[in-house]
Amino acid sequence: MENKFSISDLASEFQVTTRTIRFYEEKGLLTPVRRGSVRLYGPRERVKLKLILRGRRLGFSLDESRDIIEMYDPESENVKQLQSLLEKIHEKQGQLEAQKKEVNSMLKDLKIAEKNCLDAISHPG
Amino acid sequence: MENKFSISDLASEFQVTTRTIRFYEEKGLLTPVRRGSVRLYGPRERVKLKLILRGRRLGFSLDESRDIIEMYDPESENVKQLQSLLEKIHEKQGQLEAQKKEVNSMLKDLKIAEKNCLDAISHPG
DNA sequence: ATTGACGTTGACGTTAACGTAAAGCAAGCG
DNA sequence: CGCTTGCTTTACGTTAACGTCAACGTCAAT
Repeated sequence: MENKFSISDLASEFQVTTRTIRFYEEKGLLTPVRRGSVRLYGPRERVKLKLILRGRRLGFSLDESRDIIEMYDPESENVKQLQSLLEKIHEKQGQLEAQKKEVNSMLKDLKIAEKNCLDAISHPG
Repeated sequence: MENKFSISDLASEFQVTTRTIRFYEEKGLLTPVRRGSVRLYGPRERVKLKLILRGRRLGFSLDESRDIIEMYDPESENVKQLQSLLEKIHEKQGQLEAQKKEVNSMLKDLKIAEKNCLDAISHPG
């Protein structure tokens, strides 16, 4: 069975528990296929999980990750919907640019802290 | 009273509730001075709050923000401690660089999503 | 002197994002 | 055949980060 993953395949690949993956399904973020009662994950679901976890590392809520997934994988072909989706995309892009700036600010501040620390070590008293 | 802020000064400046600020104090992240029973915040405490909130926007936990504050505002002059602090600083710098990369990845993906969206709008069917 | 804005300390409530434990099915292996 | 391993559902528990009262003090202004 190429191309299909079990729940524990994904769990060990991404270092999360199976509980977490099922939880994301409960919340409607993942929709694996079933063979009997057993979940099977295709590449599409794998990508979704990847997106959720990347979002998690960036401090996103599951609802935000849900939005991100929708941007990747639009449910509608309706032009109206696609345009509002486009707006959401632009908004998210703005947020991410802002986040980058905050990361950079913190990096700057850490450089200062590093310098202060080095000074205090080499130049005690 | 230049240089000193009330709790609601800070609350309105940073758009958080006073409850939030007191909560950070409960957790040991802020240590305002008291005039009687009333809290007074100097510039140092103001900076700490700023750091906490920036951390929050980046998805940091309060414990992580506590670390960040410690990096800015070391409690010890002990060289041993300063060196371990320095290691923490470097570790955090690494994490932030990683986070920047993730933000960039997501921005790239959003560009693709944007393009797909635009194509689907202008070029329907 | 009372009102109203602002402050205080508890104490309990809430939400998100899972963890954990119970109980059971299904397949493969010795 | 029984055992182990991996999967399932159901359900209750947990933690962080606050929100939301309640009950009270205090100071300036009307």
